[in-house]
Amino acid sequence: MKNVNVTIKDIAKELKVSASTVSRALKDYSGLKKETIKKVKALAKKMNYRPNLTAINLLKKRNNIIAVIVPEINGHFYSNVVTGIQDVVDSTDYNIIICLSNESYRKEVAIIENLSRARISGILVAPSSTTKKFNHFKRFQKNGSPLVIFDRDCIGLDANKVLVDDYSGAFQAVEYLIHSGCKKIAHIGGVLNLTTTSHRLQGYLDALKQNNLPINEDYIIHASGFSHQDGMEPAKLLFQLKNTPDAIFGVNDRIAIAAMFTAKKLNLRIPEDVSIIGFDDEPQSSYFTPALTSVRQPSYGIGMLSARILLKHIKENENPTTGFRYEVFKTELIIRSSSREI
Amino acid sequence: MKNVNVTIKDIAKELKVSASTVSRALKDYSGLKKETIKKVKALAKKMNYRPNLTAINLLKKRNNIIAVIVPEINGHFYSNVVTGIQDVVDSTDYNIIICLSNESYRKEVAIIENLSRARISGILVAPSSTTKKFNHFKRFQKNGSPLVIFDRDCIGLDANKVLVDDYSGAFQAVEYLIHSGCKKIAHIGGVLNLTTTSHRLQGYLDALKQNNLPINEDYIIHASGFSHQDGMEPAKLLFQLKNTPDAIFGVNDRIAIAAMFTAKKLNLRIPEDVSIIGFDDEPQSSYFTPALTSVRQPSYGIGMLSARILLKHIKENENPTTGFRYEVFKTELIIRSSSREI
DNA sequence: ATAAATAATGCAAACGTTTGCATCATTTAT
DNA sequence: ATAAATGATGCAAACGTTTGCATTATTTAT
Repeated sequence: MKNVNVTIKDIAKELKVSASTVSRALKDYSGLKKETIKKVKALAKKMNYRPNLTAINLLKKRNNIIAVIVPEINGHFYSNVVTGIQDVVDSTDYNIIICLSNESYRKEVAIIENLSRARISGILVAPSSTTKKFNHFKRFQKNGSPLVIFDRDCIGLDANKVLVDDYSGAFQAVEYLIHSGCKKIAHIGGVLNLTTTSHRLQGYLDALKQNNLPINEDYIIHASGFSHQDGMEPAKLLFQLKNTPDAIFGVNDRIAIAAMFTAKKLNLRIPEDVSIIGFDDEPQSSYFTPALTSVRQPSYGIGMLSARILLKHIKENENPTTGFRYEVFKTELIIRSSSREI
Repeated sequence: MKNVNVTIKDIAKELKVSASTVSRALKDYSGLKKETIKKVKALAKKMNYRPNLTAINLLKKRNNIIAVIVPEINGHFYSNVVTGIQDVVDSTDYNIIICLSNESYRKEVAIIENLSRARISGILVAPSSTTKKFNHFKRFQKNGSPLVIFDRDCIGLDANKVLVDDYSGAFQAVEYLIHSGCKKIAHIGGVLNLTTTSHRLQGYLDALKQNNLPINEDYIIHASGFSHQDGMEPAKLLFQLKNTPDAIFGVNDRIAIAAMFTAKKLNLRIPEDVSIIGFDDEPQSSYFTPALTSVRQPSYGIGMLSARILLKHIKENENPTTGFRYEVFKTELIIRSSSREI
């Protein structure tokens, strides 16, 4: 099975016309004889001709591909963001590709380097949790390529950003717990170094402070990842304390679910003995018993806006009308039965 | 912010040498003066030079990109497959891109057309549920490009295939239910037209037959999608029957969870009143109460093998040593507490 | 019949890189 | 001092396409 791709020249030779004629015929150039157009098109179809995008891109010095780089795709947040991006981009003549950094800085750098070499039109990226330096982003921008950072902020990097108000989301969730009568509220945090994680932690801390509740260091444990499994150990530790918490705010739903699982195994009643709130509002969260109260992020909207900003910058590449955009989306607390009524 | 990409020629001009020299210097060609190499490299770095892959690919008539096309990425199955693919491909000099068909035949065709034009090295694809014709795959193969179909079979298409023994997985699950004493076993199926779905249905039917249990048409309902939500209506219908089932085998975990949710709302005890088994063994399945019994698919292994087969075919493109591969992976029944003991 | 206008097609350069071969410069051997 | 060998670099073609301009073929007007 040899890789033999038919070119415009092949068609031209067969038809004893020039390559220019074939090229024009294929795009219905009006100055051509109708018969020629018909002949060319017929043969092109017969020979299974596909224009070589590589050649076109080289000539046109562009490439109609937009890349989305995400740390992971398991879980509904990024997958929803991608859907939002797709729905916007699909109405243009750009194409999307998705690249996974797997939370690895090394891989993220390699991906961007490659996309850069491929002269990609633009990048939408949620940085990996191990990304602490942003030179790879800067290099990309330096080449004049548009970039939008979403979900996770890169402090100090000047770029388009579409973020979520994690701080308020957390604040609101914790305040809700307080108003519902909880006094010993614990937090299972996520990987530090991420703005999402640290802002949620800060929201938690400030909600306690502003409501005159003491901050208990024992009540703050950071999980080493974002999976259920990563939440198990912290949850166990919390329930082993002499003074067990009466509420747990998880940095995400999976970890909150792990906490819920642990509590149930200890025969604790939820929410009577311990309230639980998560973050992300994953689809399955409402199917647990009790259904999980969670902070919903407008993931689809984040995707749409990010894509729109990127497309605008791509179009205005030659003469930008505005500087970088900085957008922050609000969250919504979805109250279900894993928390007490207020 | 103008898009101004520096080329080899720019470097050459600046250094008053030829483009060939620059090109060679950048790849440490031994026949060059060390000083020249150093100068070129220094300037290249300073000017933020990146080789233009488009030009290289055009010249070399290749492109080191492998595409993975999946119908969706939400949910751990495909996302695990992709991880398996990545882990294999990462040790080569190929790069992966992921494309989403969103279960749309139209989009799948468009994606393949585009990848084909971009002269992609190979494609790994799990066909969309609305794909009934395979001409787009055939056209791709006709150009001599390697293709591997995974997870969902395309009956009648001659291609490399890496599949799962859905039939046996389902058979085993249903037989387990029978052995545990269930007599009225219902099945919430998925979108027809998919081999995965139909094989699971067939496994269900044959398990009943071989164990001399009657097949009750009322006990077979097909959901219109694969989400929890899609499982709610079928579950409700099942429990509205005069003669309610004492077990439900869901085509996937989400739908099984929907059934579990519904049963619990009706105050049915699981597994005493009704046993529930899913398919996929999603990570969260073990965190539900009761933990869900489910059929596990070796998703990571599927990804690895698919990738290996593709890479082999890419390498052997000029002179293939073997025909198409056809591989079927076995499943494993993970027994938890949503089903009775045997 | 010839000039002028129009229709149809072809030529050649360009995009950025690589690479076989040719050229030029320098060193070594005689 | 000259030939030969070696070292360093340049030339030009190629990859497949598009497109401004030139050319050729055909029609229309005189």
